[in-house]
Amino acid sequence: MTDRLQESSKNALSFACKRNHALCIEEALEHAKRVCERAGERFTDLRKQVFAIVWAEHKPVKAYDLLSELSSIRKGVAPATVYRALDFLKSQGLVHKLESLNAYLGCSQPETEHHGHFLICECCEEVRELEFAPFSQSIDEIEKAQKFQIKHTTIELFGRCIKCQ
Amino acid sequence: MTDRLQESSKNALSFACKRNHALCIEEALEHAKRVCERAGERFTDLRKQVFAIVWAEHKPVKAYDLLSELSSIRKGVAPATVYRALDFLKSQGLVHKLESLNAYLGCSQPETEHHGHFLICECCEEVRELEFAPFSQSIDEIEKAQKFQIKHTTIELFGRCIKCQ
DNA sequence: GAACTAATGTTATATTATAACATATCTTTA
DNA sequence: TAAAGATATGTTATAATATAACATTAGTTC
Repeated sequence: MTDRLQESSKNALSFACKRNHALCIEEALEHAKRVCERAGERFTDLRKQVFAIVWAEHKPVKAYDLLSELSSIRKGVAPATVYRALDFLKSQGLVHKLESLNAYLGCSQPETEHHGHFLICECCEEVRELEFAPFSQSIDEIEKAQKFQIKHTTIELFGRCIKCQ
Repeated sequence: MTDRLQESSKNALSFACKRNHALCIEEALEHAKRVCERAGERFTDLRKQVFAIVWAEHKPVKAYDLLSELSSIRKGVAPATVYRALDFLKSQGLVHKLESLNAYLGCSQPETEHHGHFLICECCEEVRELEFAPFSQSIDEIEKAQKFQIKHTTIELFGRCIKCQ
């Protein structure tokens, strides 16, 4: 990892603490590393860097913004570089894609189970991932009633957070 | 409306009946017309044609596929033509966008209230719109618990329909 | 270290969507 | 009904998002 990334990680750290996030970036990187190890996958420099950038934002990041951030700490970055790393991180549950926004989000609480259900404030763009799964019962009911086997879900709820009401 | 569209409407009609949809295209067009009238909006030829194509598919349609279908019954069709019509139809609740697929879907039961909650079969691509709103209670609970005012939702559930299990 | 596998670099292009301005059509009203 | 204003569409260009295909590099295994 370059000095530049380490520096941006520190910024991310203080930002995270301000926003009351559960983990600081060092912990988040540690956690991500463990997740990859458990899965028998490699947490390469590229993947680390992409994860760190997404995580540090604490808000949805567009792939091409990520690309330009990444370019400042790494050579030879092209769209495929970014999309491949994002695909990998998604496959490990380390980042989510917000389909309605075409943007990517790191988990603020990666240690806890998460379901990929989001509250998105249209006003301040803050996104909160629902930690508990208020929909899981509804989903069970739908599976039974509709005889439909649900494999994965996209649940994105737009509105106004308390600060913006 | 051109002869060609009327002809394709008839095909859509028989297709719809085969698939047991509640409305045939004439009724769907009538309904759409009423919706627009009530809103004080114009249901122009372009809008009718786009609505008819999307509706006749009974499955998600990509904007550029729509564009090429539309081109066969109309001159001077460009992306903006299609996107503008889709935006209008969305604003009237006559079509939905499936965010996870970047595709558009007409309502099979436009007379009943709908919430834009979908079951999408990954195998046969059939999409079913949930007619009742099993999520509305969960959504109310989230609003209270999170003090978040929900304005609109993207709920897309992927899996396997009964035929594909 | 040779052979194999996985990851990344690199170039090109596909797909999805919007901007900006010109023209046509509809609506209102003098 | 003609002029004025508003709405919709035509037209050209380009932005934004994402993938394909193949070459190269870096790890892993034997």
